[in-house]
Amino acid sequence: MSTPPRRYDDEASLLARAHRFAGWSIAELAREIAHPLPKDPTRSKGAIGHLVERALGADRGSLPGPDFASGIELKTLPVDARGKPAESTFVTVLSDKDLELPWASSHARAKLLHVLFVPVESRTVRGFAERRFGRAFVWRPTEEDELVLADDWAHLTERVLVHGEVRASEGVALQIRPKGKNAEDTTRRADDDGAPTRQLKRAFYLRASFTESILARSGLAR
DNA sequence: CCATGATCATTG
DNA sequence: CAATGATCATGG
Repeated sequence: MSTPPRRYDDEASLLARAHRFAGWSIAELAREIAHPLPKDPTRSKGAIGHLVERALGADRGSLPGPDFASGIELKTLPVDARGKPAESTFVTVLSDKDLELPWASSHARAKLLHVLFVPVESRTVRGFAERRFGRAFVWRPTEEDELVLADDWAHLTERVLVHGEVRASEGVALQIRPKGKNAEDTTRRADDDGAPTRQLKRAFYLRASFTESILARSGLAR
């Protein structure tokens, strides 16, 4: 058995690689690395994420954990014509285990400690292949970010524990929304009386308003 | 089934 | 027109 090659991709190296294609279009980057683009982008929602993963050398596939051995998580960030995030950012699927852990030891926090954001024009700006990349930047949560996230985490997980349900409107930076193939994509769970039941698969997302503040700060920093 | 990558499309 | 709730694709 051979061990898959593991490069140690540090922050500076990843930033340099990502900055190379700032200003490029999806089609240009895809051609550069000979990466096929989907014929129907609407049915290939993760296509840009996969393209950037390959361009930066992420090779962990769909294994759990950060994209790079260095612990850095890669996220594309769709931005509208005004430069503001057009969508929320997926963090991690909600599991029963999450409900027993504080923010500090959560899987979500582990993924958000060191993030490389790669901005890309959203579909509201121009056609799929012509959408251009922005300048990548790194985010590490500040102490204040962590306070907000920890507070949301405590609130949201308690809502799920006590009520079983939680609205997407709850949470300042984090929110819980569906995440699955469709409405039939459920997960096993114990109800209030401890009886087994099924529950729509859900996940944590970062609100666009939160990534907007992150984006604004990164702009001021350079 | 688990996880990864997200955006779509309807609603308010 | 932003936000919520729903959905799509791929790999192990």
